[in-house]
Amino acid sequence: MNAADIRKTFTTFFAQKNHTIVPSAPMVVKNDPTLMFTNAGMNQFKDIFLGNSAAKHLRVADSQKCLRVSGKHNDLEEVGHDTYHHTMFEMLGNWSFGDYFKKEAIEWAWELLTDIYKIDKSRMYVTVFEGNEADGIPADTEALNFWKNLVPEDRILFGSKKDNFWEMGDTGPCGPCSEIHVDIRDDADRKKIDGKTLVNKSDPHVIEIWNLVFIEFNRLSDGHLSSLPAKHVDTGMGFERLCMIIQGKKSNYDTDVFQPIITEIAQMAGKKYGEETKADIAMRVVADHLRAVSFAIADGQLPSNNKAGYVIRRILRRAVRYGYTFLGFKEPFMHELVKVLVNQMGSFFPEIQSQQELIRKVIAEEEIAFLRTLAIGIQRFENYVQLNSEKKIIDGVFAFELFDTFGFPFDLTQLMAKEQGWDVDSDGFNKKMEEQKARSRNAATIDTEDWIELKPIENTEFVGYDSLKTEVEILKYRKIKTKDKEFFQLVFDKTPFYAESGGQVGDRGYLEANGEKISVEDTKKENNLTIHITKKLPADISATFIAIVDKKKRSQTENNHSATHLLHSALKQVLGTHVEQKGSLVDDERLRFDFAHFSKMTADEIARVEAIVNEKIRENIMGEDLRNVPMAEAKTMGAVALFGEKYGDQVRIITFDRNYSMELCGGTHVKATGQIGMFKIISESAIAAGIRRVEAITGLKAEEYMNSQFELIAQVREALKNPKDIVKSLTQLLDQNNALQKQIEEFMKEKALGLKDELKAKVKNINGINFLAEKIGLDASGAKDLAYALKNDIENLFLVLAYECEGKPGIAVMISENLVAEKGMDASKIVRELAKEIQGGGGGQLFFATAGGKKVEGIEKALERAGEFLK
RNA sequence: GGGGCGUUAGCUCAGUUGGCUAGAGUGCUAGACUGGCAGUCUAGAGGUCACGGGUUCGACUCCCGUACGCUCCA
Repeated sequence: MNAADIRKTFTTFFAQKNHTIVPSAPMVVKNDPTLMFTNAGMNQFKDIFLGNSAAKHLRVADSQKCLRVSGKHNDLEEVGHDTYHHTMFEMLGNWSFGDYFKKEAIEWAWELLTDIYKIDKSRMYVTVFEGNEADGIPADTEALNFWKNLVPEDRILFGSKKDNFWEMGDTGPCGPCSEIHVDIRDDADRKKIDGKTLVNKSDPHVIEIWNLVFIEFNRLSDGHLSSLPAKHVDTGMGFERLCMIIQGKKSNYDTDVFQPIITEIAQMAGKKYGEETKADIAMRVVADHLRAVSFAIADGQLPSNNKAGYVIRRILRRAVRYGYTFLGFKEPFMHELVKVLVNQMGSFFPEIQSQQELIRKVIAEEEIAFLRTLAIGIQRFENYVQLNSEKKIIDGVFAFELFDTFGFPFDLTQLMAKEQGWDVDSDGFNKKMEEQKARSRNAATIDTEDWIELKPIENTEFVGYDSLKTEVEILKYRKIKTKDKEFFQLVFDKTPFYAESGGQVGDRGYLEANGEKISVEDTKKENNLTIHITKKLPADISATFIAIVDKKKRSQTENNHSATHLLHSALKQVLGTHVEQKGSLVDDERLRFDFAHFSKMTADEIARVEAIVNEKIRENIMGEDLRNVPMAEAKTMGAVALFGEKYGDQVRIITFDRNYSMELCGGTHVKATGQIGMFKIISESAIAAGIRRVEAITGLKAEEYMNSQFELIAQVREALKNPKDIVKSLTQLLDQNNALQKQIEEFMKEKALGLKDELKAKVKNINGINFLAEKIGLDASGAKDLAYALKNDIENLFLVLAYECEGKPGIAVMISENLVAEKGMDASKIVRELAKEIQGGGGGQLFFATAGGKKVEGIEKALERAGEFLK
C-alpha cells in the first residue's frame, strides 16, 4: 500500500464510523500565546477541550500536518540521527467530544490496524496507565478490561505517568492514555530478546504507533485535578511510522514518503544512501527539514530573526550545515529540491504547488545568507587557532562565543578542532550554556493565575460589526503578572470589542458601571476566547457594564482595512494574479500589506495601483457583509481565501463590488468606500526574497500627509523667492553653491598660508631650536591644522599655540620628531605643565599634545613660560 | 521576553589602556607605459566612522539611549 492509500484508508474507515473528516489546520498557529506551531492533531480542537466553544461535530477525524522542534516529544538536534523522529510530520487522528469513550476508541483502533492494515498481531503490544498516588488517580482498569477482550494479557503493559498520562500543559485538560506499540525487528532478534521488554525503551524497531488519550480531568494551577463533566477521546497516529510498518521498512526514511527526495539528494551529492553513516544522517536531515521549511513558508511563515520565523530559519540552517559538512555542498543546494517535494506532495497539499516559486526563492536566499555566516565563523575559528597555537584546546568560552554570537554549532567546532588535532573544552561550553538558559528562564516567568469564573461560559458573541456600545457582564477574569507589570484579562458574555485578528489591531475603549470607568487597553484572541485587557478590576465585578469602543480609532482602522482589500485587488490587476497576501497589519494610523511579487514595483505601477484604489473610493461602493456562508459556497462565489489562515465551515465574505473585491474576512469594514476618502502609498520595499511590502495611509492621515507635502513645497518656493520653475532655480543654486564652495576653499588656503607665513617670520632660533609661542584667533581644530602645517615647513620646531574659543582657553604644543628623539622632549608633559596656568589639563603624544582650561587670563603667562622648556 | 555581537570609502574589511590630521585591498577617474589574460606604474576623487545624548583638553575607541542586522536562550 502506498502512502496516499494509507492516508485514504484511514479517513474512509472513520467516515464509516460516522466521523466527519476535516481538513488539516495550518501548521503555523495564530491566536495562541502558548504555541507557535501545530504540534499535535488536537491543537485545532483545543477550544472544545477547554470548554471555550462547543463542538460542531461530536466525531471527527483528519490528517494534520504538525511541526515539533523542541520540548519533551522531540529535539531538533536529534532529528536525522535516528530513523523515526521528524520535525514536520502528519498526524492521523480521531476524536470524540463527549460522545464515545474508551471502549470504541480501543476497539476501532485495533480493528483498523489488524483487520484493515493487516499488521501482525503477534508483533503488537499495548500499554495502560498504572496510576499515580501523588495525583490520587488509580490505574486505568477500564481501559485494561477493554483490551483484555482483544489482546492476550501478556501483551498488555502498565506505564507510568511519564508515558501514559497525557497533559496539554502545566494546567488544563488531561487524562490517562493507552498506547499501541509494534515490534518490527527481524525474527532472529525477536527470539533473542522479548519485544515486551523493549516497549518505551527508545528501540528504533519497537515503536509506539498510536496513542489513545482519554481526557477526563482538568489540572488547576495549584496542581490539583478535577473531574471534567464531558469526557473526550483524542488520538494520534504518526503517519510516517505507519507507512514504515505497513510497507515493511525499518526506517521512516525508507518509505515512499521520503525516498524520492533522498534519491535526489544522493544524486546531487554524488553519493549513495545507505553506504556511509554520516552522509545518511545528513540526507535524512535535509529531506526532513526541506519538508518542514517548505510547508511553513507555504503557510505564510517566512524565515526571520525572531519567534516562529527564527525557528524556521534554524531548521533550514541545520539542513544547510549538514549538507555543507557531510555531503560536500559548499553552494546553495536545498532550493533545488523543492521541485521534487512539490512533485510528490503537491497533489495532496495544493499550497506548496501554487507557491513553489516563492518557496524556492526564499530558501535560496536563506542558504546564501547562512553560507556567509558560516564563512565568517570559520575565519574566526582559524584566527583563534593561529593566535593560540600552543594551546591545542579550544576554550569553552570561545566555543560558546562562536555558537552564541555567530550561530556556529558546537559539533561543527568540535569537528573542525578534531581535523587540526585539537580538543574542545565542552565543560566550559556547557557551563556558559547553562548560564544563558538560567538567565532566560528568569526573565520569561509569567505568573498566570487561574480563571475566576462568575458565570458559566458559552460562546462570547461579537456584536461589534453592528454596534460599538452594548451592555455586558463579566463571565470570568484572571490576573497576569510578568516581571515588570501586572494586568487583568476579562471575558464578557458578549462584546463590541474587536479582538486582534487577521492583521487588524484590537479595539480599545472603556467599561462603565456605577460611575466608574475602566479603560480597556487592548483586545486579544486566545483561541476562540475574546480577552479584554485592563489595568484594574472594577469595584463591582458582577455589575452590568456598558462597554464602549473608541469610535474614532475604530473608524480610522476600518478605513485602512477596507482600503487593504481594495489594494489587494488593484495589485492583482496591475501586477498579475501571482500576487498573494503574505501578511497584513491594519491600525488606525496606516496599513501595511505584504505580498508575493518578484520585482520592485515601478513608480508607474504604484501610480496605477493608487489610481485604481482612489477610483473605487470615489465610486462609493456599498460594502456587502455576508455572514455564515458555507465554505463550499464561498469558494464557488470566487471569494479570495488565504493560505495559512484557519477558516471554519461557516465564513464571512466582505465584498466591494462583486466584480472587484470579494474576500473571506473577519475584520470590520466601512459601510461604503467613499468613507475612506483618499488612499496614498507612502512606501514600497522588499522584506524577503519574493515578498514586497506596501505601506499606505487613508482618510485624514492621507489628507494630513498631502497637506504637509504641499506646505513643504510652498516653503521651498518661498525660500527661493517664488521662482517660476522651482527645480531649475534649485539646480542653479546648487551649481552656484558648488562654485562658491571651491572659491572659499581656495581663499581659506590662502588665508592659512598668510597666517602661516606671518608666524614663520616670528620664529626665533634658540640653541638650534626653532621656537615660537603665539596666541592665534582660531579654534582647536584650526590650531591643530596650523601646527601640522608648520611642522611640515620648519625643521627643529618647538611650537606653542594658544587660543580662546567659546570663552575657554586652549593650548596646542607641536615638537618636530627629531627633537623628541634627540633631546627627549615630550609635548604631552609640556602641555600639562603649561595648562596649569589656565587651570586645565590635557595630554597627547610625544610630538603633539593639546590642553584646555578655564582661566582665559592665564594664556599670557603660559606663553611666557613656554621658553622654559627649551633645552 | 532575556542575553551576546555587529554597523568605518561603491564593495570586502583593518583600526592596539582614548591622542598616527581615519587606513588597506578591490572598484572608480585621469595620465604614462605595455601583446600574454585580474597587465604595470603614477596621480586623484570618494568618509555626518549607523543615529542621538553624555564623560573628556581630546571619542571611530569609554558610558547611556535609539534604529537596523546577525545570533543564542525561553
